[in-house]
Amino acid sequence: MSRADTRLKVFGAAIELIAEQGYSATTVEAIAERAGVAKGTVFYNFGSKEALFAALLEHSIGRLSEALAEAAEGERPLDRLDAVVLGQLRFFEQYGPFARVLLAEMWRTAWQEAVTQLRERALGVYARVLREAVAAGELRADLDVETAATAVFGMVLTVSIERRVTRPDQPIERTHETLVDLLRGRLR
Amino acid sequence: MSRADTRLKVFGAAIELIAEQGYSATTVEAIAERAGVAKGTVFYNFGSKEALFAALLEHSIGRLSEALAEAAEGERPLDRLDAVVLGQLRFFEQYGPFARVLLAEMWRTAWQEAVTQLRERALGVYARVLREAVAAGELRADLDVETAATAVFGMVLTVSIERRVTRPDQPIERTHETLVDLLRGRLR
DNA sequence: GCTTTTGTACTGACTGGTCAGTTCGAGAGG
DNA sequence: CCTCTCGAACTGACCAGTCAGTACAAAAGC
Repeated sequence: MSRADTRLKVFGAAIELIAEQGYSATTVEAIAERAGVAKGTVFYNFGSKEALFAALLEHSIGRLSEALAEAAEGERPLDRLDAVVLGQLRFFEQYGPFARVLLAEMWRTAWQEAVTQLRERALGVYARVLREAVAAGELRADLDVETAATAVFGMVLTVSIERRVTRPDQPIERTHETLVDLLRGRLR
Repeated sequence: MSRADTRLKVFGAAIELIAEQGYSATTVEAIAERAGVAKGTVFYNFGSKEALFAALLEHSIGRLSEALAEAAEGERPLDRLDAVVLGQLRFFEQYGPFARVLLAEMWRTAWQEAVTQLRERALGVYARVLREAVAAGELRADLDVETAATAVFGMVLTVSIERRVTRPDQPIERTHETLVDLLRGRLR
């Protein structure tokens, strides 16, 4: 059992518990117990509860950003936008608890550094695709790309959580189709 | 100073502090202090910290739902959708801290009742308008109205918070225009 | 008119419990 | 032997909730 394994086990336990109860209400004792390690081990590995959470955010935001960047494939920019939306849905399908933690703690001034990273790395993927769409004439030239990126990201984030709670059985492609229809304004 | 006034003062202090720090991290003592009352007064009026928060959620969700319902005006259904989006933006412009609290605490199983109310009353306004749009042939007949309603609501909620943090000076109409363009897929 | 009682709103010191973080002796494993 | 982990006991700060008492206005009694 390497140190890296221990850290991952603690990450897993922490993200679940914090998603259920929030950061403040989650005790280090409970995290250690669910992870199957001693409380002292958590402090040995991370130093403090705050440092553990900061490391957890950085780790998770990194994975999310990679997933979004990798998903950004397609012929035309707007196809890539659709693909990134699907990528985000898939990511939160797999790492559901993280979606809740992001939503709950993301805008807290306390985690300023993590918020900055999220904006630059994860939202950045949306912003880039949208800029390409503007450049290709697929979106109006004066679109506020930053706001639009936040809008799409927040939309998918909210729907991901709602999905888990109210309709976990619905295939993810159906959800994706709904969002894409909405974004493209397909009237039929 | 009536009892109702005291309750409103406590509501105001609580929503601000909980938006800043989260529910668990906010102490009743701090709420009382900011409200300018004694700690005992809070318990006298609400019974417990949990009951205070439940009352606060119900109060705020009621106001939000009213604001959305009143905003739903316009000739065609999709015009009404635009109007509701603007109504939501305006509401959170005024009651900003509540937006953060909603986002952070809304999906916690602890506040099941409030979540149900939010879904039925606030999201219900979006669902209704979207159903009318489908009926009028302005949206495809097989649209998943519930998911779409959540998507639009979450989109506006996220953007409202991001707006406050990064671009408080931008006129709300500009933000509205961006969101509506996105929803209508106006290419230009 | 005047006291006395009653009800309502509020106060703040106090209690009992919780939790982050520490310390330490002992063991596992590479 | 050096790094990592364990378990368990401990400390000190912090906090939800309690409770005995204050303030005061509006009846009630005389």
